[in-house]
Amino acid sequence: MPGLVTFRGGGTPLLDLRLIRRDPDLVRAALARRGDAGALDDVLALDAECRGLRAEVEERRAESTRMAKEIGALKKQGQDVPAGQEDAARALRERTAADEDRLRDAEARRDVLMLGLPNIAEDAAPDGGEDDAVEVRVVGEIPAFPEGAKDHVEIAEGFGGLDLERAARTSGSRFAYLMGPLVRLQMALVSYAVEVVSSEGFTPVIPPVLVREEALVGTGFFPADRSAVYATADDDLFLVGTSEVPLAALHQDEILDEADLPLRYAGISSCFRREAGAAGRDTRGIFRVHQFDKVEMFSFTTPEESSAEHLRILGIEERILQDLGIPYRVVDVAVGDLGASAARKFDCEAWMPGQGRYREVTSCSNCTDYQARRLRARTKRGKETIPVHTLNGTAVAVGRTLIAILENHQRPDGSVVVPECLRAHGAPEVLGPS
RNA sequence: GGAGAGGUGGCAGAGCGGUCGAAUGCGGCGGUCUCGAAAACCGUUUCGGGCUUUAGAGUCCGACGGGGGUUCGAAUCCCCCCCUCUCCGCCA
Repeated sequence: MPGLVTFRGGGTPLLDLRLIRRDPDLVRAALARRGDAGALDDVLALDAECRGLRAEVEERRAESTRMAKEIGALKKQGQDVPAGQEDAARALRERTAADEDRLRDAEARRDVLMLGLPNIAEDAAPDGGEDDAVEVRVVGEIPAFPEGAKDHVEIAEGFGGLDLERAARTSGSRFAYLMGPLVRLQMALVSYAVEVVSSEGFTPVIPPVLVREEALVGTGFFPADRSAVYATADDDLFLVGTSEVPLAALHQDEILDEADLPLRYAGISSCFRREAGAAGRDTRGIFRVHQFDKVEMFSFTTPEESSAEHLRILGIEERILQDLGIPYRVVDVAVGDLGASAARKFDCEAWMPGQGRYREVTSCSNCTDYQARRLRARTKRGKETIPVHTLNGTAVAVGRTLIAILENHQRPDGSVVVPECLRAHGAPEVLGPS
């Protein structure tokens, strides 16, 4: 199993093993809701095997230590060690070694299976798959375009903001040159988003976008979504599909002071996605591309606060869309479409006049303790050390938001009225002719 | 990329292959003293896991960057990897 990260110290920080032992039926039901509970029985069987082996191994190790100390004490006093005593200690150790190997192997197999289990969804999350998201609310009025709505490609190419053909020549499909006025719009958008999230207590962060495997395993993208991630050829590094990854890893292996929670960060970064399995979907324009920029909110909270934080993040996402004058709706994503790490997810879907439908522009997930366990981000609770909760949400996915701005604020002559809030951040009042 | 130095508890910093989870100092926490505080003094202060347990706890195993090895016994010796620092080279 190449490249699977093994966790330190023999700890198993994944889906709470104790919960699995105590209430396997509950976990089985939760996993079944998400499609597959198959691995659970294997996990339980391996766990039982591990614990049996561990008891034996530890007992023998204790005996080995006792023998070694005895020999050490004798030698220190300058006495002779009785014949055969060292041999006996060696023999015990050799016998133990075989069991230690079996234990290590069983634990490794158990952990590989555990690594593949998704988070347990919130009860309130809707059942079903991709098409079963539940509409929560619809906000804003869909603009009317009696003369027909152009799509973002037509609009942007009209004023020299986009060059897709040359990008294809340079890098292949699903890439774009963003140019001229669109660059200024993007920079204003990012600047505006950073201002909003800063005022909401999120510390802006420009994170590394190349990360180690451990960060991707820790955030739950590996092993489940490995095919979505770009790997580098000569280094063991991966290009992140979202700054959620390096932001989550910011507190990997740390014990956070509860008084410091919630910790809120906003990542500003380019994002890279292979879009494997999306062949033929959304091939036009910059809706689904391999590279885009994003401002991403990320929170570390206590378990008690995470649900409220989730709604808070959703509220910020909505406020931004409202400021930008983009009609949208909020959907509650069904369990089958959550992704491995989320327990609950809301998407904001912007109205895209060029497509005549609502499309996802932002998304916020409560990952509860799933990522925190994998990353060992904890806090003290009395004598206990408990995993924190992590949440993430898009402040602005630049490409898709640009589409929504262009298409919703277009005028018949091909120009685009720039939302007021972006003008304060350097964007022109109008893009294109007139 | 080349040469060298080093990675020990929240921090600083000891540690001859033998009882070291680890001296000492600082910080933190609790206490004595005080009207209160400071100072002083006393105590306490890592993390993961197994088993037992009604609680609280008890007990054992593992962890001195990570992994492997030598040994009756490894923080101490050997190998590989990662990271940090210094110098040289290269570079936005």
